Amino acid sequence: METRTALLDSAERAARQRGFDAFSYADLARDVGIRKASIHYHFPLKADLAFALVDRYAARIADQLTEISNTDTPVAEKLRAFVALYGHAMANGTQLCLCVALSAGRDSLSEPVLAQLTQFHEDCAAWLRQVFTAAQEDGSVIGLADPKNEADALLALVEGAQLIARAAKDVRLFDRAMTAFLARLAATEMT
Amino acid sequence: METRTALLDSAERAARQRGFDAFSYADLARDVGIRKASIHYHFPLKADLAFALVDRYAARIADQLTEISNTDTPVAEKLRAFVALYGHAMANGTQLCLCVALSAGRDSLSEPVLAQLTQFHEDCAAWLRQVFTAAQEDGSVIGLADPKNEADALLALVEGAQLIARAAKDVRLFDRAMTAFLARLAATEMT
DNA sequence: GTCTATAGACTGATAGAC
DNA sequence: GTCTATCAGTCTATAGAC
Repeated sequence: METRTALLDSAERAARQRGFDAFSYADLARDVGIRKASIHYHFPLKADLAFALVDRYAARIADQLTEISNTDTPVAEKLRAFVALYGHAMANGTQLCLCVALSAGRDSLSEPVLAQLTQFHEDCAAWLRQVFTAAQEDGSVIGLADPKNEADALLALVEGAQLIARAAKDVRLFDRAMTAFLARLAATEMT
Repeated sequence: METRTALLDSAERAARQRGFDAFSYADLARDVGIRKASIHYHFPLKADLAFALVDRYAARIADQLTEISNTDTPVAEKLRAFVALYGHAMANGTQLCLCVALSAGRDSLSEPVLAQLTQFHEDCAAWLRQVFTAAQEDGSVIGLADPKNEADALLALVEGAQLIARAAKDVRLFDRAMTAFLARLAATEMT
């Protein structure tokens, strides 16, 4: 595997488990098996690493959302898939979504990275708006409010649920926080 | 003002704005006007400072929740007050609830502090369960689910909304994330 | 691309005078 | 209680050989 990819993988794991400021180039070097000075060849500043990290992560999530969109399943199923995406991202309750982890960290994040995070949130909300709009037409969500408001609320809900679950190191808290929402979704008919 | 109190105030501001690991005893010393070695007299280890910080914060929030409980207002109004509590905690969109800020930080938090955070979340959820149970009786929340599930969901919602709003430095994102929930609350009758 | 070596700054924490 | 002085450890980042 390319060194650059190995570095990104290691950094992503560390950032999502312990926070972006909680791992150092020394940790990365130990994990990947090169000397820490060598990392600066790939990412001169740690801010460059942050940018590359979010860039890759956002693209990956965007792909997954597109795949959910393109799959021919009922709207309720797409929303369940969205929730599951954030649930699985937690692993055993030890990790956070990268963007939650970064949003939460100190404000040592560079301006470009902050802009990336805002864009990521906006993209997720836009995807959700589209799905909730479809729900409006086929009535698959009970008590549906304005799609725009539902989208903003669900995004905040999954991110907050991750935070609470990780603090207690217990994934079940994530599931509990999602129960009320999932109960509003129409059951998928088995055909 | 007592030095100890001044230190706690300065540390709380810093932790909520930038994260617990993002301020140092040097920052505190500069802010309060003493030398950094003197801080160790009050809080020998930084972990002691974290503990005292959460202790004071949790007590303050508990008092505020009790006050809301004791006020003779409709259930819907109590829930609006809860949401406003978290909204105001954000100041201009620059701060987080202390416990959100700590939950989010690196896992350098000591075991006792992690236990405090879990307890804090549990206390908030318990308070909300009680309020939603009251709502069940007077029907002031539209489409009410199980009070337990509603409580877990609302707590995750306010915390996630804070995170998203702070990342974008825009309090309006908090308000937007709360819109759908607030719309489910019965209007308070003006008598 | 990766290495050794090092700079320069900062961290939390301690010892001991006052 | 607060001070000066200092410690050992960490961090990001750079220079220059290979």
